[in-house]
Amino acid sequence: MIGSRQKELLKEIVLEYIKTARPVGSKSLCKKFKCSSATIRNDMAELESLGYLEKTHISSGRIPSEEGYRYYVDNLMEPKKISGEDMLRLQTVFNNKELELNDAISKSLEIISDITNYTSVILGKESSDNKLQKVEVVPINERQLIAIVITNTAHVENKTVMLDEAIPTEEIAKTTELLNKMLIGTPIDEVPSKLEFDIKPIIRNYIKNYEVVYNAFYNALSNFTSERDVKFTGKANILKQPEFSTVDDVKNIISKFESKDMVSKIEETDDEVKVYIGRESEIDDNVTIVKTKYKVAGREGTIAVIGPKRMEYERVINMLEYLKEHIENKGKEDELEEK
Amino acid sequence: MIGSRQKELLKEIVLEYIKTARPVGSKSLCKKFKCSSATIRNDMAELESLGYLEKTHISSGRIPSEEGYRYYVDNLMEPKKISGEDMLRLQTVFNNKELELNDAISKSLEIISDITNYTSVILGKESSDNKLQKVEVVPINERQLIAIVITNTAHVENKTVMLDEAIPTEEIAKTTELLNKMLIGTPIDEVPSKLEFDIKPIIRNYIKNYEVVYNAFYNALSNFTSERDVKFTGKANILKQPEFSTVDDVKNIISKFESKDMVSKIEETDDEVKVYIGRESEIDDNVTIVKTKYKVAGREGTIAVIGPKRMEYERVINMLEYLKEHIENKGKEDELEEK
DNA sequence: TTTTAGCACTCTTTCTTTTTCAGTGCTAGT
DNA sequence: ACTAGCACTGAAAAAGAAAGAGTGCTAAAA
Repeated sequence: MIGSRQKELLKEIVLEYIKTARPVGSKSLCKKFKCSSATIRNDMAELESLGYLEKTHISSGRIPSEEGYRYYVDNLMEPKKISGEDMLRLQTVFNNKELELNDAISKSLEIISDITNYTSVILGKESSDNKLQKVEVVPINERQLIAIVITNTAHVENKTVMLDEAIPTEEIAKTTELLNKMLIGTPIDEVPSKLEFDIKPIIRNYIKNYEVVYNAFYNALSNFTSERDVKFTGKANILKQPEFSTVDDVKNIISKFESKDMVSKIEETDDEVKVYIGRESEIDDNVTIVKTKYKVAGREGTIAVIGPKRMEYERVINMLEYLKEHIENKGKEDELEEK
Repeated sequence: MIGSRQKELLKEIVLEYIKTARPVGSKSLCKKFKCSSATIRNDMAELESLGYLEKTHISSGRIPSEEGYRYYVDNLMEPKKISGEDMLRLQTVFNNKELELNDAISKSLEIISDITNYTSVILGKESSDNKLQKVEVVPINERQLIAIVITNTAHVENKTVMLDEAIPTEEIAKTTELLNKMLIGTPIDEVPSKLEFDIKPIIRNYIKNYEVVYNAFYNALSNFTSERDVKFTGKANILKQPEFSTVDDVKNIISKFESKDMVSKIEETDDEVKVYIGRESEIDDNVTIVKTKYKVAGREGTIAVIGPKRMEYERVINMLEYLKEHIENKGKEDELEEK
């Protein structure tokens, strides 16, 4: 197993490598551990055989392996407390009462990108348990309507409804009334099934061409949960990290960032701040993503920071934790204020 | 002035350099011009002194200067006709009647990015001469309303209206009615002045606390013209170009692409397809941007392609021209169909 | 049993040097 | 007006040399 000096050593190496981005040699750790470089070397060899350290070539110093970072994050990191300076910068955002929640999150992530030189992401959407508050239907012409859905959280979405054939205005009005009567208070992710099982049978009874109407509204009302805001800040930041120093590395990471399935790799369902190192990230072996889910009245999503594996883990985790907490607090405050 | 063989020579050099990305030497042009390399060299020297060619070092072959490309684009390019193959690929999009106009444009630009390996951009917004068709106001609670504006082009925008103090429902209803009566048919960029000069005086008469109501609605209704869609496709593509072969070049161009004022450099107000080479682009000395404005019923914007100066000018220009034409046609078709 | 000193060895990095080569400008001759 | 010939230039690639950081291992010391 791993001894206590070895733990300390691993931690020191991770920290040093995070700071300098150069392999750590045995000599440089002598004073710290009050022993000779040979002793350190022995322990290093041990840590390497356990899979926590790696060499870049046969006679180089050591760098942490993926498992090394993992072990550091899981077992060696200091108790969590955000630094005063970082807190101060983030506070400027939350002290500004003018800012809407969404803008506050964006701004916070800009700050985080800015001070860490990593890339940050917010991925937000309406909560799927939001309730439908009202459906408005506005005719544009005989074959085209606009359906507007409003949720209890004052969120509005609209969709153009195309009718396969002209439908009399009264029938549209009747249907709209029915939709409102039956759907108000329904969580938006339950709307489709309610349409199918509760509304369809009724419409069938009193509208001639009920299929045209039903299909049009079904299409319009069932894709509402899918809208997603995505905002990246500081995509170019990661290039400042010394691990991306060759053209190929840079091109590679940029392509990954631009690729279509990037967004799908970001969503987090866990409430805790989670760390995915290297291949765990599924984005690229050379990056770490730290992320957490947030949820406030009406909105939910993921906030994340992407940086090199050699990331200031503690700092980033603390900032995200702080941010998550303040987002959720601000959400509550805003709600109170509305009352 | 520039002689006719020299024109031919300049053209050949531009074309060759576009193809290979390597400085063009005098020997390689001998067969083409049926003369010795020395003759070519003399002409090259001439073209260089006129500012159309450059050397990368004292004994290198020639590459076109910015003025060289300019001269090529303005005077030497072949008559414009899109290639059959490119046309075919773009047609697949416009033949698909299911696609909405916006999606069709996006898809087209994806195709262009894909086949050219350049970056393409669409920057769209609602036309500012769209007319307001309806205002809906939905109360959320005593102090909060949602204002929904619908234009004659079936575009919907909404904004939350915060009231500084509670206002009776009837007054809101009255105001809404008034807004609809007075504003329907007004171009959206004239809404603010109509509010100020026509509506304000009336409201004042019959609502006690008219300033609260007026201000809230003024805020809600006057920022509607500013919304802009921006979509980049293939941002990473430009990295495939050999001019971006050093880390610094790559980092530099990426930063420019990510920077805040990038979007502002893209908008084009001219109806023609325009070419901005190098510094003309204002984006980066090493890129060319080809762009044009489009306008269809209800929507307008810019489509653009960004690539290296060493760009396949003819091809890109032709594709954009073709695209612009088809966007505008499709716009008309869609309109007819609605009738 | 753990730690340390010492040493040979390995590999990267950096710097110089050399060679090759594509291409030029210029002169003089056709 | 064109071309052949040649000296010259600078980039790029290859090869070599020297420096340095760091290792593993052995044998001795604690």
